[in-house]
Formats: sequence, C-alpha cells, structure tokens
Amino acid sequence: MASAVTERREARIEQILESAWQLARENGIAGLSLHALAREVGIRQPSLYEYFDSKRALYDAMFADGNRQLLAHLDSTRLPTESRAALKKILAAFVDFALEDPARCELLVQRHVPGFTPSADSYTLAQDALGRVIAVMHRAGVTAQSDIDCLVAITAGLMEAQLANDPGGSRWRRHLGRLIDMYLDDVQRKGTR
Amino acid sequence: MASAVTERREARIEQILESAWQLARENGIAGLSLHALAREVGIRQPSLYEYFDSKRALYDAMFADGNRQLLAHLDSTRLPTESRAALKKILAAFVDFALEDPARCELLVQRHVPGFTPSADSYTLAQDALGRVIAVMHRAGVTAQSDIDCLVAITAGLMEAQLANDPGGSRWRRHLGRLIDMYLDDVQRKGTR
DNA sequence: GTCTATAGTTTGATAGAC
DNA sequence: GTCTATCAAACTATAGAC
Repeated sequence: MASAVTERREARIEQILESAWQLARENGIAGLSLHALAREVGIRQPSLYEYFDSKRALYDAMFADGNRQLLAHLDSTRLPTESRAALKKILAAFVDFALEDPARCELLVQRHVPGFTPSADSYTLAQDALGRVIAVMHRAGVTAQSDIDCLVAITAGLMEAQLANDPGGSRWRRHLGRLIDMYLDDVQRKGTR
Repeated sequence: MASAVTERREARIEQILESAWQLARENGIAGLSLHALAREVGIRQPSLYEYFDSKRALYDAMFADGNRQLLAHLDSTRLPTESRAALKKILAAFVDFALEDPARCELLVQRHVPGFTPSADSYTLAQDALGRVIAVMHRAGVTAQSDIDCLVAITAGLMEAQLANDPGGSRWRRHLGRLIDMYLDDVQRKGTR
C-alpha cells in the first residue's frame, strides 16, 4: 500500500520529470542542467539528489518515462484487422510519436546524450516497444531479419529527415505509407515467384 | 604567391585539424575540448586562438574540411555510364564515406554539436556535395522532389542504422543497392503506366 | 607566434544545519 | 526533505610578457 509520504514523493518525481522534459524541449536533451532543472521545479539544485542519485539516473528515469509513453501510445492505437494496414498504422504511430516531441526522440531514438547508456531495466522497456512493432510485422508476413531491418531503416530515415529538415511539417513523413507498400509488394513478389 | 610564413601557418592549421579529427574520433565530436586539442598538437591552449577565433570557428573549419573530403571522395569515384548503376554507386560512395569516420559523420550529417550552425561559406560546400548526388539522380530520371527526398531518406536511414547499431559491419548497408533498385523500379512503373 | 597567468562561467556533486 | 554553502573540475576566452 502506498502511504501519503510515498505518494507525495512520487508526485514530486513526476513533477521533476515534467520540468526536465520541458527544459529538454527548450535547450535540447544534452543541454539539460541540474541547476536549471531545480530552478524550473522551484527547489534548490542539491535537493534534486533526494530523488535522483546522479544526472545519469535522471536521464535513465527520463528514458524509462519516454518509453512508457511510447508503449502507451502504441497500445492505444487501434489497429485495423487487415495485417498490412495494421503495419502501416503502427509505423505511422511510431513516427508521429517521435515527431511530436523532438527532445524525447533525441533521448529515446537518436544518440544525443554523450556517454549515456540506459540501465538494463529501462532498456527492457525500449525492447518491449520495438517488440510491439515487430509483432505486427510478423502478422503481415515480414519475418526475415533483413526485411525487418529494412522497414525499420526506411521508417527511421523518413523520421530523421523530417525532424532535421522540416520539423513540424510532413515533407518526408507523408511518404511513409507508400514506401511501406512498395517494400511489402517487393517481399510478396519474391515470395510468390 | 604563398610566402614561406603563409605556408608554415597553413601547415599548422592542417595539423590542428588533423588532431581535432583524431580527438573527435576518440571522444565524439561534441566532446572535443580546446585544452585537449592543444595538448595533442603540442602547444598551449591559448595559442590555438592564433589560428581560430573561437571554438565555433574551429568546428566551422572542420565542417568545411569534412565536406571538401566528401567532395573529393565523390569526385574520385568513377561512375558507370549506365545511369542507374551510376546512381547506386554514388549513393554507396556517400554511405561508405560516412561509415568510414563516425565522428566526421556526426558533424557533417547528424546534429551532434548543440548550437553549431555552419557559416554560409561552409554550408555552400555541403550543398555542392549534395548537388553532385542530385545531378546523378537527374541523369537517372529521378527529377521529382518527392523521389529525391525518398531516396535521400532511404540512404540516410540505412547509414544511421548501420552507424548506431553495427558500426563497422554491413547488416544495413548491404541492402542499399536493392532498395534503390526497388525505388527506381517503382518510379518507372509509375512513368510507363 | 607562443607562452604564463588568470578571469569568468558553468557544471555535477557533497557536507552539514535545520 | 529542503536549505545554505561550498568544492572541485572543466571549459572558453582574454591580457600581456617575451
């Protein structure tokens, strides 16, 4: 059972994470500083150490938090029964999630925090999210590792180009469905040949 | 005419850039520090300011240097006369150039130096390099901006996946030629339909 | 052109009072 | 649990002697 003390503590942690994401959006994920974070939260910088043992621990909590958000987003996406449409939809959901918050994407997908590697527990969450996508691929008949690799690379390529060159727009993102169809058609041609 | 003084100075600048790339390879492009750089060169840190007005100017010189290397690499790549083969070859040359030196790629292609934007002159070099690729695309009948965007995104997607998950390997890179063929076939099907 | 010395920041982290 | 005070380290950049 959660005591009132524990509840207050967890609310505080949530508040810190929220402020951390806010600052990451403003200065980039690598530009996050503990002094600035404490100021945003409304406490003094040493007080943060009551909740996180180190800056690395903070990043790790953010990594876990972001991946939980991703899992929730993917799981709340209603997938069509038709397997190819389902695959297109879940990949689009992933891309839209990434584009929604570039700072979150910097931490979860790109490598913009030098020296940071997630803990085993947090990494498991990331693998769970990828697993959701791969399960839908399997249902759509995409089982070869090479095909999975290609679809992931195509999806990530569009996402990164969109983020880097036209954040907020859709110049690259709008090609996602067509490229997936193109790839799946090619896989099927191979299979029925 | 270049005086002996000018020559020595430019040799020194070249030496500094070489050391800078070396350190970037060891610590990541964002982890480059002027103290460490001076130590590597064999001078004191303030002496660097004789050659670069600021750290930003150093990054800019590296950005220009890297793009000149890329241009040289692309221009020294002998392209087949057949236009589709030429396109596959120049995109492969780009990917291989990027994979060859992840630190260089961090500066030139990815966004791993927070706050850095190249000067207009340096940026022109980057555009020149991209122009080389686009010229070959045009020759291969790829003229629509959307098709150029897709090919660039696919190429970059494979490159980034390779760098992030299997640097030095070829798990993603080996699919490049096939994916380009797949895309070009699709473009042609549309054109002749 | 290179040096010594140092200014001036910012940063992550700790000690100890309350 | 939050605070004040502070440390120790790293960094970019400048001043001025030689």
